[in-house]
Amino acid sequence: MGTSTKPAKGMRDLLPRQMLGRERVIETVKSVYRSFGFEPLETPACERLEVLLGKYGEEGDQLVFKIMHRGEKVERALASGTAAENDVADMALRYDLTVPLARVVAEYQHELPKYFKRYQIQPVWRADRPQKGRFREFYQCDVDVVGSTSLTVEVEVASAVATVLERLGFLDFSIRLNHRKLLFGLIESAGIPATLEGSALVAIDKLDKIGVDGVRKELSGRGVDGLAIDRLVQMLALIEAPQDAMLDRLLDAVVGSDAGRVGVEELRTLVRYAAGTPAGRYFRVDPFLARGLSYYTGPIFEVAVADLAGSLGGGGRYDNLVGMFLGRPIPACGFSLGLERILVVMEERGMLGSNETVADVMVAVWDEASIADSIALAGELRAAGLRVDLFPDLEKVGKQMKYADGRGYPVVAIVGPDERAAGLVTLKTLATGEQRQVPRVDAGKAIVRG
RNA sequence: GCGGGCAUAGCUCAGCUGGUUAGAGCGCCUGACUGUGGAUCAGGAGGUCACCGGUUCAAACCCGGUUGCCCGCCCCA
Repeated sequence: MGTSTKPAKGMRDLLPRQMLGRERVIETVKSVYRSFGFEPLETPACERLEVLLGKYGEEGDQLVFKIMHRGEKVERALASGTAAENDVADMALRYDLTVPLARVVAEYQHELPKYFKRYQIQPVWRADRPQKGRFREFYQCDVDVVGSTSLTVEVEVASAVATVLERLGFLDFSIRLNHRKLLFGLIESAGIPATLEGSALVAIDKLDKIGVDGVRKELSGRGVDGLAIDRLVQMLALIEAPQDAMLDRLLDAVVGSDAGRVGVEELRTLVRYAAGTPAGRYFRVDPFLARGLSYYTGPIFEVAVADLAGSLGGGGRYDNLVGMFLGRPIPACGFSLGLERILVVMEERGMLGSNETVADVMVAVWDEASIADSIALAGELRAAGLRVDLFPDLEKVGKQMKYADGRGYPVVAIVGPDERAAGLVTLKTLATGEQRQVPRVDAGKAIVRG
């Protein structure tokens, strides 16, 4: 009594109206991922806390949904009086699907193929503040390839994602493309110490939002000295140019850095490999893309559309993550699409068919004497390949019609006393109001499947 | 974690500077109406104005707190 029936903060109930559009999108994602040779995987909602912590950076670790010890262990931890968060928790809800994949690869390394290509569509949880297109529980649709350092992998995962979006009806997205090694190269070349690398990444990422002056403030606020800031800003200013020229200038900027040179060369190769693929049309090299997750080591991507502040998805190469569990490095690269983000945009743009109905025909019930015939008719129509709903209660026919109309059912079938006597079925098409009688054996054929 | 806005019927919202029984549209229910939905008409139900406390003769309206939702920032899908 008085208990709120709202779902928990940042989490949602998905009613049939939403589920129908959602399932269509998921089906598209699955079929495209499969067409690229990816295999399905699922992992548990929870992971051991130490599996998740330390993989996402400081911000990420704070957003991990922790799960308390059960039973006596909590009591003991709390009784100590000085319990820190990690003393009362030993598990957590997964924060993404990439780290669980890395754990699975480490655990089953000998059973998995040389190249493990998996897709995974499951919810993840983040203890974030909800916002437009941002929830505490949301689905990610991941594709990853484990076991190869080749840039063909980047092109494949990006092409899979681009194909999904095209198939859903998106034509105006871009895949921003950058390289962690290039970013390190720029930061190194500017003379920013390695300890401030993370701060510098964040600042660079914000350039298009807060401008050059904003970046300066951000950097000095984080303790980068003025000379280094000048050098970095100077480099960034030079970079704006058409793609090929931009890459040339980037190469000049990082000439003293081995990592930087590798980054630029790999970007060049990626662009060349991607020409003529679904991904190639949407690639846009963007030296300011940073991405917060700390496990990326090579190329990074992010899918952007104009009408959403956040991204529809992101990904990149993470050659050291599996190694954090195994002790020896295993290369990997993948891409993640945010299901809710996609749905938010599709809904706003009216890309989701609105009045989908779940049955082609509803069988009405007339009276107790004919109800068995109604049930049988429903079965016959289903056997004929139709989707059929049977009205459950003996209500007035008008009510039954109204219900069918409200549910969007195109046809109502009736077997009352008259029809039973004549071996007929009455079919009413609700859109036009037309009504006709057909022999019961022909009823299935007479109704067009929607 | 920081900043801002909102909270009145199932839904979308009115409700003037505090002043009698809190309104509209849509939806819902009943009937006119036939073995039957939509259109029209006639009726009807439905609100502790988010919650708690304060100011006042009087609070949906003013003040404080709580909760929830939304929008920015940070970060992200």
